[in-house]
Amino acid sequence: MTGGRGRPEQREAFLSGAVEHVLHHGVATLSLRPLAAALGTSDRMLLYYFGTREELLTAVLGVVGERLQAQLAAALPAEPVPPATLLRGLAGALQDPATESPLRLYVEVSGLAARGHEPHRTVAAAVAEGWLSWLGSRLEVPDGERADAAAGVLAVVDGLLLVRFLAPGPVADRAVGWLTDRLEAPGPTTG
Amino acid sequence: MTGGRGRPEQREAFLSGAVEHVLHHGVATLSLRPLAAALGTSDRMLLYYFGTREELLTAVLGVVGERLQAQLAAALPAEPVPPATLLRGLAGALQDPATESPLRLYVEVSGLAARGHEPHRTVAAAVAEGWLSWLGSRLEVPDGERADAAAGVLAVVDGLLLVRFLAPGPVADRAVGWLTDRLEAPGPTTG
DNA sequence: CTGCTCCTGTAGCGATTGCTACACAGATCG
DNA sequence: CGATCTGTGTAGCAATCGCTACAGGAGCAG
Repeated sequence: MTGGRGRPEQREAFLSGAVEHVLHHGVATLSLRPLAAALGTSDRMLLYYFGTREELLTAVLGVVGERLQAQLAAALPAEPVPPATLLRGLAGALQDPATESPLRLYVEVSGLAARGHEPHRTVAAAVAEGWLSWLGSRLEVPDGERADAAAGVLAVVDGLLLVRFLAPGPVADRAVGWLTDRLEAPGPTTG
Repeated sequence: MTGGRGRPEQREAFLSGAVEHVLHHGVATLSLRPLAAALGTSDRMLLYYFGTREELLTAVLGVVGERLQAQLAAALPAEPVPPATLLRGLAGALQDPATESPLRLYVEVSGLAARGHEPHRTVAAAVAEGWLSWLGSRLEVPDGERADAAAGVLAVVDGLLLVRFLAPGPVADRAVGWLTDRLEAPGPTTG
């Protein structure tokens, strides 16, 4: 056990400062000295409180993941809704400016995770897992279909994120509209 | 114009070697000396032939993007098909082991592009644009719906990629099945 | 007082980064 | 022949990286 020394309040302060910095500047180019300078301290101190760059990064990404899930959960109704409704609500929440930074970071981390780099891989897998179970609990579908529907909605949400950050403006909106139209259950719709 | 010196054939050889190396080791940790060692040369030579690390990277990503689009185009029927059919075909092609490396690299680059880093941003935007128009040309939909449908399919494909590389095995398959079921057009079906 | 532990500042280490200066061999050209 | 251009090897530079060794001030215990 190397990390975790120092006064807990100071560690918390450094941690939340680091979260802000990472949300703003990303994770791919993160290095200790610029981060420490932005926090008004030195790399020496960050290593004292977190032990290792990787442990600091893990802590930061953990905070962002929890914060993101809380934001999305708070922006959506608590009771289960049909897939298309949930997707519409999610698509709306994804446009909230307050969620842009964490979502952009999520995409960035996912890209590094796809290559297998730690700690991104572990963190991204945990976040995806959390979303999956959360989506499952909010979906108004037969139990036998629940896991499939959650996986499908997760894929669509992730795809919308990627498209939103890669392609210019209208493409993501077109995708949302077309997909939600198509995901209205073909059976029980009133003709 | 700094880059592009040296015998073209040697440059081609270095380039395709670099492509293989990047496909295998990713782009986030790419540095000149290890790459040069793997190619049996020196960083000095790579800079002589490509001018700059970034120019080399741009060339590599360009080759991968073209190769990927050619692979996917070759694996799918040339005539337009309904969205669900196209999506099924794409989902199948995405499972081909030969496409895994380029697709994983595409996800990695997209993550870095979402943060705005060059040259990833430009390359990823170009690749997404290419896919978008290619998807549009293969979709059997009314012209008024074409752009929306292409955007929707692109989002789903990108989402499936992310899920496949982040979540353990069955999740991506569940998503494919559920989505293709739901995307069977509810309107023009005989009923 | 002495001693001990906790926190922090300074300095630096070894490794790696992209890139460059310089020398030199061979081909080409006058 | 000399001059010049092209390709390549060697060496190195300034910067940055994560991390560590060491010293010292502050508080508390004996």
